[in-house]
Amino acid sequence: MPTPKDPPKARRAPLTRDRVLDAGVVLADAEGIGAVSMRRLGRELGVEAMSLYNHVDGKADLLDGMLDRIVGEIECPEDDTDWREQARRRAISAHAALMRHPWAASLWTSSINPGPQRMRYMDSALRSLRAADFTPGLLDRAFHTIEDHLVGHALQALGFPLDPDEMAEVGESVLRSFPVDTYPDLAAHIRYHLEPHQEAGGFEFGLDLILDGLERLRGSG
Amino acid sequence: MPTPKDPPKARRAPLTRDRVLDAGVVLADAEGIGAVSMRRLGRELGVEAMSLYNHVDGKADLLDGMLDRIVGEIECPEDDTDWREQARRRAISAHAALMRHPWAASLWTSSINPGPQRMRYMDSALRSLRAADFTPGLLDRAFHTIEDHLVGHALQALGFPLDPDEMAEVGESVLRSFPVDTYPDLAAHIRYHLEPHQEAGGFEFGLDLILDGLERLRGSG
DNA sequence: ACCTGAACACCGTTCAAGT
DNA sequence: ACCTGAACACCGTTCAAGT
Repeated sequence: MPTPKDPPKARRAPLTRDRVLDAGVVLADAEGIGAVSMRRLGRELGVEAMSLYNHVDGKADLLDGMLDRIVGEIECPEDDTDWREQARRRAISAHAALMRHPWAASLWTSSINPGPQRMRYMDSALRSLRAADFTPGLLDRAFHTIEDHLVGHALQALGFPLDPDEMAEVGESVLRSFPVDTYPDLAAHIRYHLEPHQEAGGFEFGLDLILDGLERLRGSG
Repeated sequence: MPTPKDPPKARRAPLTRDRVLDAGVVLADAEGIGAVSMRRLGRELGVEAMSLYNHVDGKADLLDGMLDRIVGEIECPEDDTDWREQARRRAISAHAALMRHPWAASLWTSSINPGPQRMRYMDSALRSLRAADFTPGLLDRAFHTIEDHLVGHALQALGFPLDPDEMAEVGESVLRSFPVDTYPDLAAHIRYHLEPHQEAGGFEFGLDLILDGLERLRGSG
C-alpha cells in the first residue's frame, strides 16, 4: 500500500536513551517524580513500558540518567579567580539547578553511581580546592561541608511550601493545631514566616559562613 | 468450647496507634523504609492491611508518626549553658538519631505536618537562640542553617556506603569506570576515601564552622 | 468499634513471542 | 534489533459485609 518512496508521514522518531531521559525529565518537572513510572513514561513516548528496557537498565538507571542531566546544568567556573569565589559560584549554580528540578535533590543524595556530569562537577570542585593549597584532610572536609549545605538547604527549602498562599495555609493550620502557650517560640517562628521577608538569600548566608570559616582554617593550617 | 474464665491463651494484644507505629519503626530499622507497606506491616502485626486504617490515617500519617517517634529520641539540653553549647549538643543528638534510623532523614525533609515531638524540638532550639539575644532575622537564619547542615550531612552520609567493604567495592568500581586522566582530582578523592581515616567528625566540623560564624555575627549585630 | 474479602487502579520486571 | 502481550508478585485505598 505505501508507495516505494515512503512519504514522510508523521513517523515516530526512533526511541533512544537520550529521548527516554529527556521525556523523564520533562515528566518529572511537570508532575513530580511520583508520576515517573515505566508504564507512564512509555505512554508519554507512545510505546509500551517494556520497550524502555531496551534503552535503559531498569528504573534505577533511568533515575540516575535523569539526575545526571540536571547536574549537567551546573556551571563550573574554570577561570583563575580565587577558590572562594569559584566555590561560591559553583555552589550557587548547583543549588539553583536543584531548585529548578525539585525532584533531583533526593536523587543527588541517594545515587550511588555518579554519571559523567557528576564526575565532571566533582572533579572541578576538588581541583579548585587543591589549587588553593588546601591540605588533603581539610580539602576533604571543605568539599563535603559545602556539599552537605547545598543538598541540605535544597531539600529543606523544597520540602516546605514555597508560594505564600500555601505557606499561609500550612502555617495557620499548624498554629491552630497546637497549644501556642506551650511552644511560644515555635509560634513566633511560624508567624515570622507568615510575614513577607526576603526569603531568598538563606542559602548564600550559610554558604558564606562556611566559606569564611574554611578560608580562616586554610590560612592557619 | 472455651471455659467461662478464658485462660490467658496467647491472645493478641489489641491493635493501637502506638503498636502500629512501633511495628513500623522496627520494620523500617530492620529492612528499610521500602519494606514498610500497609500489607507487609499488617502481616507483621498478624492482621490484614485494611485494619491499619482504623488506627492510622493512611500511609502518609503512618510515616509522619514514625518520624515523630525518632524525633522524640533527640535530647534537648535545657540547662543554662551558653547558646552555642546547647545548639551543638542538640544538633549532635539529632544527627545521631537520624543516623540510627537511616530511613528517617528523608522523611524529616519532606514531612509537612510536624508532630508533637518535632514541635518540642523546634521550640527548644528556637528558645535557646532567642535567649541568646539573636535578632529576629539572624535567629531565623541561624536556626535554618543548622537544620540544613544537620539534614544535609545525614542524607549525604547515609547515601554513601558506611562500612569499609562496601566503600572499597564501590570505590574500585568507580575508579575502573572512568578515565582517571580526565578526572585526576576525583580519582584522588576516591583514593583518599579508600584509605582508613577518622571518618567520623565530619558533622561536627561543619557544625563548628557554622556556630563560630553565628557567634561572630551575634556579637557584631 | 474493629476487622475482613473483594475489588480497583496502579507498580517494576521477566519472558516468550512477534517483526 | 527493537517492540509487544501476558504474566507474576507486588502497591494504597475504598467499600460493603461481617462480628
